[in-house]
Amino acid sequence: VLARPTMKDVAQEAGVSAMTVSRVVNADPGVMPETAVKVHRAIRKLGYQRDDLARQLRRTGQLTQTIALLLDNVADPFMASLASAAEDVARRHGSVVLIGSSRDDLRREREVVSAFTARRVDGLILIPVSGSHRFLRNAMATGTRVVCADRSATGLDLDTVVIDNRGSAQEAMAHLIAHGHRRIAYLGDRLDIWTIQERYAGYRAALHSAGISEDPAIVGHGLRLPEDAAQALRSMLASLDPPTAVLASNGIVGLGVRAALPPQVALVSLDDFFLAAQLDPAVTVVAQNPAAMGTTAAGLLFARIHGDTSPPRTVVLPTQLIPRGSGEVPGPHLR
Amino acid sequence: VLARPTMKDVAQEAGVSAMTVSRVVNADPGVMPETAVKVHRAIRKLGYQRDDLARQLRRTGQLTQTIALLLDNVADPFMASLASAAEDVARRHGSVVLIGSSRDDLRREREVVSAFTARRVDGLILIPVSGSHRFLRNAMATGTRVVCADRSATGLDLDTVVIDNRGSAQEAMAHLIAHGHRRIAYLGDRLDIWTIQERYAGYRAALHSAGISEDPAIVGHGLRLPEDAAQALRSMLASLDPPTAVLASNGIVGLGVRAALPPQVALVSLDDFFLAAQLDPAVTVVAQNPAAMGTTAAGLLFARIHGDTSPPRTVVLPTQLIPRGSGEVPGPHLR
DNA sequence: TTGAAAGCGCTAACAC
DNA sequence: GTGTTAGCGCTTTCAA
Repeated sequence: VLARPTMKDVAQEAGVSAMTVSRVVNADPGVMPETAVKVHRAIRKLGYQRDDLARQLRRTGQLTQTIALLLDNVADPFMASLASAAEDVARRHGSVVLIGSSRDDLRREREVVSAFTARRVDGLILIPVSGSHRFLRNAMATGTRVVCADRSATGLDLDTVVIDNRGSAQEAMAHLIAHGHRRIAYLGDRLDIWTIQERYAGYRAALHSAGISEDPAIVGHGLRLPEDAAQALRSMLASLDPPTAVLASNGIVGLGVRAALPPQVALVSLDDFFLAAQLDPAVTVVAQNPAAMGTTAAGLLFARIHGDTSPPRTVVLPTQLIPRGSGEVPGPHLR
Repeated sequence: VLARPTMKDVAQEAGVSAMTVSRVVNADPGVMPETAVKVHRAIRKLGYQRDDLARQLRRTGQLTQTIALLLDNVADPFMASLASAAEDVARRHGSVVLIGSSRDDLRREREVVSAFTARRVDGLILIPVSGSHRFLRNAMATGTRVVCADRSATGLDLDTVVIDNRGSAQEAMAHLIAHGHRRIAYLGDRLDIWTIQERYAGYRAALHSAGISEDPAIVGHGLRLPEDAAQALRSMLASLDPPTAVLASNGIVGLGVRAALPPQVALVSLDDFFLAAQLDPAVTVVAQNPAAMGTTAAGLLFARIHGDTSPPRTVVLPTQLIPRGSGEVPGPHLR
């Protein structure tokens, strides 16, 4: 393994100064064509490539052309779509992307953010885990822009891109109620996740505005796996007063519920998931658009990076109820 | 936005030299506890964070603790799992991960690789697109380690982690033949993708060794979407001599084939996909393990980074045939 | 135990 | 057009 050639090496090889090499490498005007040719020849001969680390160090106050993306979990298809869309935007802005997973752990999130800011990233797109994000203030004070996606961060007023989680739950509930259901179960993921809190709040609000009283017997929280959700549904169905419809807080839960779903029970799942349309019964969902979320978040971030100093905004992206069958099973109160 | 405080600022605030601050920041031994306390106080007061760019510049020949991951497409669930596993390994080695998508475009791949090596990444995990990868030689000569995953690169002898694509196709074919099929269609993705070439070769080899002659009428290539695959199957089924079984080159094709699959026709799909087990009929697949591939590739990479100079290896990961119903439909030749 | 000087590879600012 | 000088923020080396 040889040492990386430097501008000095190229300069010597080409018989010019390092400054001239710099000009050629950066395509600055005002270099004689013949000189440029000599330099290019030397560059090719030595296999020279500019060291962007050194460049970024010298050009203080300028951008490093690097943004960071801190997701819950890179392997999650929703997050992966978001990341892919954000990467496309970054590429269009000539930036590369550092990626990391917080795995829903605030300490890990903090550590990874720290590793990113130590490298002077221009900006950060964050799917914040629950807990205070005050620790971002230092980074932001010295110029790192931060945009939250999917969830909002507590303890800090930040640009945020979300969907109307509460409203989408209410829309799903209105759909079930319109199809004649009044005894509607809620099955959901961990309630410490912000989006889940909002969705559960939407469930309750919908019950309230329909004059239906809440029954804890048909509410289940903390379901992390499809099997958990299936089991929770089965025990509710075995009770004396079983639900006639189910609202699932997200795709994982919806999937589990579907596996244990009798044909006469209706289901609407929040979040779309791969193949939901191909299952039998096909699952009615309130879908969101992860790619749009990534594009929007990255757009906001680069606007900030390029000098936008307006007050922090929250962008709420639309969702779409997609009737596919499972949500249209008629209930006992269908008029 | 304030300027980022430097070691000098901290030194002045604490009344010591920059060198002492450096020692404290890096937890070097041989600093008086009281001095360290003073420095820590100043660090907290100013919100100082070490600039790793400057650090990496000074410590030439040392690692930048950054690796890069260049995938086909970050949004692809297979790639996302691989990336997530690789990121976990990187994290355990104290490294951060730069990520990029090549979108099956050699020029884009080259550009992104270049942006990565300009930042002096220690290593690169690459899902190579088709075409020559000679351009990596420069980077490798100056110390950037490269490991290929999923596909092998042409024009360069590199560490590679793959599955036995040809063998897995042969295993799938043997399964169909054992269930009494002899007229077996092949439906596949673009043949310029290395894994697809291998799988198709496995299809042909299996036919050959079973003494079955190939029929171009029941072979389809270039299917990129489930709908394409469904359409291709439909026209084959409408012919005078339709297939009794189908081998699908990958999950996307398998999914499309399944949607158009009559109950008496068998299907084995290469690659597992989300919910393949929940469909009706459930899809028999030859599954691979993307997380294992990511872990293995990252393991190889860090071994190289930490000085392994043995000749390049190719690691072949095992696959698993999972019978789920669609592949066990009996054919006309069942004894 | 602490500090001063030098330099990593590059570019801003100025001189020629 | 091209070169010289200085310095980005840090760490290596050596001296005190």
